[in-house]
Amino acid sequence: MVAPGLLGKLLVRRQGGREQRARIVETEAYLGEDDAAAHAAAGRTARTAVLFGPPGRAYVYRIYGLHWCLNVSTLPEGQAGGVLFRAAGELSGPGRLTRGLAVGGALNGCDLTRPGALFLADDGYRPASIAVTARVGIRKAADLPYRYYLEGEAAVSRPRGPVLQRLSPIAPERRGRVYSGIPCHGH
DNA sequence: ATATCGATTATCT
DNA sequence: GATAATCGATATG
Repeated sequence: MVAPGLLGKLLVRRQGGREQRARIVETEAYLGEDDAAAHAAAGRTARTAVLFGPPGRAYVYRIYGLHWCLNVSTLPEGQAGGVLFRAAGELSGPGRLTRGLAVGGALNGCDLTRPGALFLADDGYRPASIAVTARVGIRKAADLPYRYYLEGEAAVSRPRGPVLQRLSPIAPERRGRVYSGIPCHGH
């Protein structure tokens, strides 16, 4: 359950002398071949190579010809799995998020567990209440309950389906500036 | 309030 | 050639 665990963490973007931080408020999980909605469902291809690679890497792809979507790989080498960042900070929706943080194809494959141009950080913040709904914007396997968001956050993206479940706050895993919880998973 | 549409390109059939 | 993990604008109830 990497996807809900990422809620409340920070997405840090460094470029030039500038640093932006955005707290993750909405995520979606995508699995491998069992998940018809996942890009990895059709097997390993040039595009999905990152999803099959080591965990904690950025999977960035273009959607509808004009937006970028940012994911992080979550399963060990050889297994496909990822989490899509749907909203962070004030940025609502995956396309706006990547535009706001200037994330593009150049960052595909970058290691998000170590400080660099783009990485994940944990400042100790712990979310209050996590809601679970069906995923948004997909046609296949649209019924699976793999969308997670922080209740009460304004930036959570629009089409909210009914809340199927609520999760208790995730226990603190590890302290420190850089978030290294990605390799610890189990779905 | 929900519904439909256009923009635009990498990827796969 | 069809499709797509989106967004913003426009139309209609």
